[in-house]
Amino acid sequence: MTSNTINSEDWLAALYKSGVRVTAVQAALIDIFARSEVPLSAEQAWDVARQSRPKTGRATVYRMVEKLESLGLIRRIHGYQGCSHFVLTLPELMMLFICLDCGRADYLDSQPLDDLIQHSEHISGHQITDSRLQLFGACADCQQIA
Amino acid sequence: MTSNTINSEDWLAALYKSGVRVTAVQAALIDIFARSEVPLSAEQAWDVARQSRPKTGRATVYRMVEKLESLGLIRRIHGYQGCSHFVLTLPELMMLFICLDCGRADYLDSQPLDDLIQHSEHISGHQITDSRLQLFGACADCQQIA
DNA sequence: TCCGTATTGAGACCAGGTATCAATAAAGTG
DNA sequence: CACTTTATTGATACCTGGTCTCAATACGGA
Repeated sequence: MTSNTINSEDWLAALYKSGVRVTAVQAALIDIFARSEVPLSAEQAWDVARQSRPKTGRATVYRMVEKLESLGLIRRIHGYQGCSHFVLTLPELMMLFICLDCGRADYLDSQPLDDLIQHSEHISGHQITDSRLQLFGACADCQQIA
Repeated sequence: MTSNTINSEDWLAALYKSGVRVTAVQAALIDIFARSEVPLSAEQAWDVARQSRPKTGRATVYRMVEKLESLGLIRRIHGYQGCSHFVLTLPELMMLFICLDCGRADYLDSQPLDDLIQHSEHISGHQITDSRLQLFGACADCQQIA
């Protein structure tokens, strides 16, 4: 399973570039997402955040999650325990696989998807500006255990 | 743009086969979804339903939508005005394209996606049991208008 | 037609998420 | 470094989409 190759520093740099003030809460939250191997909801991130900073506000976490998503630093997982969980985004555009057993995300090469999209565009005449592909199933590890 | 090729009768037959009683409300709701060219939320379906049956209950509509989804007769569109809109499912498994201008759904041949999934399975070692691909953009018609 | 049972409608309820606003803390300036 | 400006924060009220409950209703088999 591919390990996360983006770290907190990269994120802080991205945040800084976006023009927001970089605060302690933000750094903490970024770290939480960077460390987590499984998709996290805002509520869950809030729980984790309060373990080290008990006074962290709920709205703050929701606001940060929204900001991180709009910056493309985290990505929403649809259809996995609802639609409110997020995982780290790798710098390159990649397809996501989520293991329904252990919850871990794996990033797969998205070139085939790009090809598929270009092909579909050509066939249908539509202009495709955004795509959303998520794969679910049992990861290699979990298949062995079962 | 592909026209919907499933009609109310097919749906009623599917419902009947599923073991539920086919009632007036259900028939009305099925018709609403079958006629709509754009994704509809449960709330919107409720609004439409009450135009002809003012006493239609909210919970009833939500229950039906849930049932229709679990039967695979409608499909949830993620990332289009949230995640609570649905479109008709065609009998064959197909990829969905949603036009962000006019909202209409178009079904595209899913064979390339099947191939992609099989390829990804092979490369990664994961077992893929479910996939979710949605394409967004401007349909051929809307491109001409713009 | 009658009966047993699933479905319905009304409304209370719940939870995830948002808005408000005073208090706080970045970070540029002198 | 102290000061000032202004974005961010935390507490909490609020909203809204969706669920639960339960008595009333209506389906459809006998």
